[in-house]
Amino acid sequence: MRQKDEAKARDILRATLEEVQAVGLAGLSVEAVARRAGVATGTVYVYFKGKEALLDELYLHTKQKFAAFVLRDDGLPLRATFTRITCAYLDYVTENAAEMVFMGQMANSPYVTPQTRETVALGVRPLMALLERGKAEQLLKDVDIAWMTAFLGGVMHAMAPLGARLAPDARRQFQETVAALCWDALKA
Amino acid sequence: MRQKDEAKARDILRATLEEVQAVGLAGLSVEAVARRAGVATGTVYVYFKGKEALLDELYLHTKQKFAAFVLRDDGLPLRATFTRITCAYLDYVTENAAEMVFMGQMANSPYVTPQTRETVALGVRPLMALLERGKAEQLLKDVDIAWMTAFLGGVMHAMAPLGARLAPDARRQFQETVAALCWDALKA
Amino acid sequence: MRQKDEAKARDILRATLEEVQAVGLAGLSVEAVARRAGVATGTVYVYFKGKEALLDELYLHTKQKFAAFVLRDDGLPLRATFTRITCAYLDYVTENAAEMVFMGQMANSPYVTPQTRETVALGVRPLMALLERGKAEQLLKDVDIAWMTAFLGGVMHAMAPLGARLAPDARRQFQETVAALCWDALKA
Amino acid sequence: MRQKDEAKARDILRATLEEVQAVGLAGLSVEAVARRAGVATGTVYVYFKGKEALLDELYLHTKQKFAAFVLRDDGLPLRATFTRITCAYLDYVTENAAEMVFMGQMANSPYVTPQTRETVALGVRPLMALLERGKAEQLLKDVDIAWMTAFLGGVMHAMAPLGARLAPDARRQFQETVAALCWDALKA
DNA sequence: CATGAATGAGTTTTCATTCAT
DNA sequence: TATGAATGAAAACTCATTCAT
Repeated sequence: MRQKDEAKARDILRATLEEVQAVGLAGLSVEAVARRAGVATGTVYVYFKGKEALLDELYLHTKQKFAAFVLRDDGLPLRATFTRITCAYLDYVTENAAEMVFMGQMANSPYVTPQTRETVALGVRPLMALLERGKAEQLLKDVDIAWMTAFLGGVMHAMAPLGARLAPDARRQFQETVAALCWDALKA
Repeated sequence: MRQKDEAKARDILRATLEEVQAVGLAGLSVEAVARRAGVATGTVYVYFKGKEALLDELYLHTKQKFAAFVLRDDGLPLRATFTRITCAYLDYVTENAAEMVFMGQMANSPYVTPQTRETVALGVRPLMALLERGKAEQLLKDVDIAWMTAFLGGVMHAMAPLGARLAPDARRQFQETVAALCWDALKA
Repeated sequence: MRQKDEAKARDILRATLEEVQAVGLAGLSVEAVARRAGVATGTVYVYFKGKEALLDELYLHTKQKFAAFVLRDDGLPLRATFTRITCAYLDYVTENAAEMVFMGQMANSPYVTPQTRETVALGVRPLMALLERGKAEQLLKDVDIAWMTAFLGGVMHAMAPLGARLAPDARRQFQETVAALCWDALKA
Repeated sequence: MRQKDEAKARDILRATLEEVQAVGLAGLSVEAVARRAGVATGTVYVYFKGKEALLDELYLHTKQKFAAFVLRDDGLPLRATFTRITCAYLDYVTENAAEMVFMGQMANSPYVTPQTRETVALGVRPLMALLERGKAEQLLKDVDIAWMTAFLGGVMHAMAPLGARLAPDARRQFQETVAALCWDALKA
């Protein structure tokens, strides 16, 4: 027998991502996903329990890949980390348009299970640790960590798309501006 | 359309809003909207060209009502206006949950026409004027206006839901914190 | 608007009956039923909640029509009633082949709801009353009524199809034989 | 087929029986059968040509096992044999619920091939021989043998389930009653 | 022979839209 | 204009069967 192929599951997930970018979350059909992945309709149901499960799982994967790329505490000084996160976020938006579209469409949809929403929420932990450190060293304001992470998330989410359209050199300046705004907002 | 009964059109729009809050944008059916509005299915098509038009129009209305409430330049000093906007945004979120859910779900959906998206974008004009004034008076950093509005929009969008859950007195302090963060970020 | 048409519901029920006779309960598709009834597929779902509900309802109707025809206590002497029931049962089998096939296929299927099964069971009441009378007059054996009805039901169910194939005059004799067997079995 | 492992074929047949009892004939899936039998889906097709063949074959086996147990002419006097058959039938129903459910669901289904239906019909031969003997000895009425067997089959089929629910001592009396009814019906 | 992943035709069901009344 | 029954295309999902391993 063919062994259940991990690569095939990835094909289906990738096809879903592309299809959402192409036709939107409403308008996504399992058949189109299968066709794009190069498998039969039924095969999708071999790897995923159903359309909802497929989307939920893809959302989890996408968010985690994203968080792993952007939200790292690499031990740089705090101010430098702000710049690093800004750059990483912006680079990600620029180079992974399909992922961003997908996350945007899923974020408020009823397809995401509470379980996944919870797991995803854990992704900001490294950022929280970083901010905690900043607060302990009195480099940052004495503000609730959850508020700070929401603040940073909101800023990045709203601003990154603006930077993606810029020419490379303007982008550099953009990134520094975003980092500066965030830093000025949160610094003690 | 729009001949006979202006109230009936509003019933349908309100019903749509509530239904999206209840079952999500995916899962919204015209029949459920009609039932909730207390009219027949066909009547929806008397007042709106179709499901897409209904959603698009409702999105426009909702955004404009929201912008009118939150994004006013009432001539207060700049710093005070930051606090006013924060309060207004947060109050709106707290008291119009269905509207917020609807706007969240629509923002990235393919239901919104480019025309509407454009019109909605004009809603931030008062805010842009305000920021322009601040820049002219050298109270604010010399940063692209579009970047600033994106910044403020992102912060509000991400933080307001956190405040909505707080007790009234804690909420007061929350609002001031949000306003302070934004001010520190943008002030010269 | 078109008023919900009682005749259309009957068309669908009749079409279901015929379709089951033609292709069996396994192999019954809603689309084929709709085609045979001369309506669109979706129309079936206007009148019935789903395939299961359609079958369950049809089973109830069929059983009740059958019981009303066969299981009447028309006040004749007991012995004569045995003959009457035998004749009625046999006539019914002969003239309503589709109904019999359908009842046979449904009887042991999981499509029938317990509720319907219960209601159908009430159909033997007139027969039970008749047997009660016979016991009171000591014309019948002192045997549990439920046992007697099961006995008669079993005999009819098994024997009637044999009679349906006979020529009219042989059939007359057949009916009398069946009645005689039942009478001899139950009489005191 | 049938080369390697006779036991595996029996496992599959047994699993089918149990699965039909659990989910009904409609709702039976080959995969569920395989899972219950502890083999792979494909293995079912090694031992049986397909789903229909599996069911048909199982029906034949079940009917024959049943007939062998119930319909024996063991040379007892006629009246005693009536009691014996009643007891055997009832015992079988009580102890082989899954078999009875399966036979009930298959009897009217299109899965049974005419060939099998014919072979199964031969199972009543011993009973027919017994009744023939009774007629020759003028112990029984002069009634068509086919009618008599239908009569007895119908009575047993309908009544046995009633007895299965009784306590052991009540069951004894039940069996005698059933035997008496049949005897009174058929005796000369 | 045994496996179970893969297939894809076929099934049930939904739902935006139309239209007779 | 208002109604809601009717439509039928499209969607999600199932499952008997095949086949590569």
